[in-house]
Amino acid sequence: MDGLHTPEGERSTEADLLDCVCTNVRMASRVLTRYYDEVMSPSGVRITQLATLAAVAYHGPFTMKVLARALFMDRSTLTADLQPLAAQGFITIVPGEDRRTRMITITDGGLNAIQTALPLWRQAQSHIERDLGQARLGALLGELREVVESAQSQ
Amino acid sequence: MDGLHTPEGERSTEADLLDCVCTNVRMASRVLTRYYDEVMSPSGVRITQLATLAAVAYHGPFTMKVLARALFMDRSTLTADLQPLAAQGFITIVPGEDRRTRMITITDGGLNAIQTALPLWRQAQSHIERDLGQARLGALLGELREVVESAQSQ
DNA sequence: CACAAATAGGAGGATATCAACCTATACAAA
DNA sequence: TTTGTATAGGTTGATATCCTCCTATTTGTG
Repeated sequence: MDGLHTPEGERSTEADLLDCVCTNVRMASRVLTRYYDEVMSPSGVRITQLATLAAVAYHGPFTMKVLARALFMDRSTLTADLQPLAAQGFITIVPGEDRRTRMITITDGGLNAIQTALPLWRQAQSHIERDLGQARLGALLGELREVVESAQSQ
Repeated sequence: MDGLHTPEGERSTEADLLDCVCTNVRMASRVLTRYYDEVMSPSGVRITQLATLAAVAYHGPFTMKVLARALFMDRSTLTADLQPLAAQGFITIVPGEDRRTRMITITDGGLNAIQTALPLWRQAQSHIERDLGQARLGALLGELREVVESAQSQ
């Protein structure tokens, strides 16, 4: 019954690792991203890009630092993520009054991209909502928020 | 009260996007990965690498295809992910009997790396467990599994 | 004012992730 | 056996992600 490569006494360790919060969330992240991206592919906008565009559109303009914090990501990650969005003309990046900063602003093209992607995003989201129900889904997002807070509290 | 850059009638759209399952899971993935990686950094093993090593150690040897499926990731992703593990001597990649395949096997160095990383992983995991409790955490992982199934059911 | 400390952001390098295409091997049908 | 199809993996190119430095600008202190 024991696998050849399962050292003695490692069984409980294996079970523990199967419950790794980080690994399980990353797995879900992979599967969900593949799914949303596939459904949204006709729009040419990825789910990661829609999230960034929406943040800028509904709460911008932002500096890099503030936007990165809003998205819970590293500033240098945001620098990379914004390149394709700026190249497509969905956002503009211009120096702020404080010349150290850059102001990120949505463009008409960016608003347009959001509107194009939204129906497809709704389609993907609705599929998950139908299967789980809004109540369980809302609870899940709440629990995720708590996990995030726990991980951030040092 | 209204932000200057929130177009009229977009309020519900914004609220909808805030509840995007994929975006929220990705956010949690970023924060959790940063946290686990920081705690585990003295071991030199990342949480992503520990997950892969553990799968190979406890259930391998695997072919690329089977391991990729077990980790819910693309085969080409796995090809890239295995490079640093092979370079450090934690796994071996050798042709299988079917010469199209490659068998991925854990090495003594790989088992050693797991043992070195485990206490630090436990430390990170325990912190989350303490804050949320095992019951809620178990439920969260269960809900994530359902979301994954929903996203994979086409 | 001059200089030191703090802050904002970018560059470089490494890993993670996928889709699309390509090659090598195995299998199956004629 | 030959040929065609199916399968396993790799390569390429793009995006995503982080950390560690580095530069430019601001602010604070003498």
